[in-house]
Amino acid sequence: MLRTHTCNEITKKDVGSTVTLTGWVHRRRDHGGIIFIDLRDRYGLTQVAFDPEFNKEALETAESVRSEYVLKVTGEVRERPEGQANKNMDTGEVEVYINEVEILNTAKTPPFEIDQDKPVNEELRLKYRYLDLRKERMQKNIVLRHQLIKIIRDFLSDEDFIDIETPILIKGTPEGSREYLVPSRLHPGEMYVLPQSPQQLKQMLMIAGFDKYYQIPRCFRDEDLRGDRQPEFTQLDVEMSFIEEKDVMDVTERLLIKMTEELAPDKKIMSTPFPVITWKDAMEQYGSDKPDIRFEMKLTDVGEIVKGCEFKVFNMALDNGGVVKALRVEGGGKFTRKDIEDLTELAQVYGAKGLAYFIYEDSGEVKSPIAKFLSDEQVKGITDATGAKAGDAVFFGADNFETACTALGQVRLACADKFDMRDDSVFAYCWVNEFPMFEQDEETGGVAAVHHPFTRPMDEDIELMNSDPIKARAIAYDIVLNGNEIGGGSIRIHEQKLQQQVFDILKISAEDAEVRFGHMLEAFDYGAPPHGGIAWGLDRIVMLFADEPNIREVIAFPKNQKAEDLTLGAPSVMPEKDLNEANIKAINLPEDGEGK
RNA sequence: GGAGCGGUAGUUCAGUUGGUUAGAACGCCUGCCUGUCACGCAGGAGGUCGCGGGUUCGAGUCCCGUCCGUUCCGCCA
Repeated sequence: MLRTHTCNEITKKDVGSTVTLTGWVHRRRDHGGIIFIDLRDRYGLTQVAFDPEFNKEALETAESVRSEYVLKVTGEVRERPEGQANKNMDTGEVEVYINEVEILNTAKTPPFEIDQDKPVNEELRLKYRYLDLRKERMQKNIVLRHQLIKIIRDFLSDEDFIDIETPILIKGTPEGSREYLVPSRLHPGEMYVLPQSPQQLKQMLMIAGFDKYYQIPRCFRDEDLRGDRQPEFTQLDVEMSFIEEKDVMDVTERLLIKMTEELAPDKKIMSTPFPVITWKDAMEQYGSDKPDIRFEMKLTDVGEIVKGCEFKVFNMALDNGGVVKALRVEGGGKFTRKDIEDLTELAQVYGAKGLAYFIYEDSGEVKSPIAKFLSDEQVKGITDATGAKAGDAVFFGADNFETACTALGQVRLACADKFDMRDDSVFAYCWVNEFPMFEQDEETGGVAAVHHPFTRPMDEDIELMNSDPIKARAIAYDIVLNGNEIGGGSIRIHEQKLQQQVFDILKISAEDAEVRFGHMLEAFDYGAPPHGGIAWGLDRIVMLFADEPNIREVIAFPKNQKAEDLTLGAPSVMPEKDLNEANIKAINLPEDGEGK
């Protein structure tokens, strides 16, 4: 090693000894006669002093040093003079008097300041990611990510899970999210795809008898990006045999609690065991399948109360088999017209056609553009059902079940933000289960799997799958933290007959099933054990533990919104020769022929 | 594919009703300074106001187009 200590290591105990430090020039303070440099490495900072009376030559070198130069310095550890200690630094009681300095490397002035946490254009940060990653905030996040993964590995290993790698070049399944394609050189015209998840492979591992498996795999989806969605992302993938839903929940819960206690000790876990909310209840009460349960403000169904009223929107919703939901917002009576306009726009973003409301004035009188369509009895019914009082507001969502609930659920979150009800110091974990098996497929008019076609239906709903598939529920569950879906899983189908039934409902023909899932079906014929599992979105979990607003802050080299790697400049146009070898022909080339 | 917000110095931003030479802070450069730690003081350099077109005596500012970034919706079994 070029150094004897890191920059966060020296304390009073070392006073009098000679040490050698290496690192980057964080800040330099030149007093003419004496120069102080805060030397930085990933462990921290140490102040090194260049004093002409101690070593004039070292001082002269230090005069030429600039920000982010890489130094190796040797000197004597001294206690700082009376009253000069810096309590903000771990090494603040000491400093190193330098008698030998070597400039290991110079550095250009960085395009942004590394020694402070000021906002910088993200495009610039990503282009110079290696500099961005020098910042304290990013170093913390990356280290946190490592620590979190270490806890996961230690925990699962202690519980007899084994880490098994699965391939990255796999077979495509023309269903679900768009996959990244990899052309085959040896098989002209054929493609591998990158896995969206190791789903099928981990199920085969169950058949192989590895009854407790985990992996922290990279997964790929060629879909549009979001703050919490990257085209390549990291999962914690877990699968177990001879288990039930509650076993998966149990191991997940214990691991999350351990992680929270060790890595986010200042977060209060709202309740253990984690509440389990059915999908139906989550939608009904919170207007979301990933409810933020840090606060109540639940939705109320008022369909029965307003039935037969003269408000067309309510009637139409009910006549079409939809619902009318109400959201009471305590203190919402003081919302301005602008507040209500904003909330209306928000509801519309999520598909609502409008946002009807009651404002309860301080007198208790109801002011509402729709009051004239409702009888006094109906208004009173709504007031009683929602518990609204003077000074409150009640918003309405009337549409099909999911649209009405979702739109009002978003209004619920926005109102909670307005009243600062989402407590940052609380971690509210909960489970959402009993998801529907199928959903209406707008494109085909048939039904599609909500999760994937290997998800097991609830025993009592197996019959229902044929008569009314949309009502059938799956043994599928999501783990939710503060309104973020951080993982999801299911118990899988392990019997051929049941699997066939599901394929039939999905209108997947025998030939089709053979082409797409033949390898799976065959494997199931050889003694598949009952099994199930869960996959976590690891990036999202790190994001929440790090209190970051998006997952790019916890990924060393993330893609931008156009799925570009700005550090490397990917994707890029490949030479004709490489394309030929890969048996592909590029069409729609960028006009400059050079990509981005 | 759609909607919102944004693009002015190296960085983060301000820029009034369209009006003279486009500002601030930080950073950078030079000089001074022996106890600072966001050191201080003095001075200085640094601008295709994203790009193109238009309106106007005059455009950073208004209009049209376009590009880029970002957030959200669609999409994400």
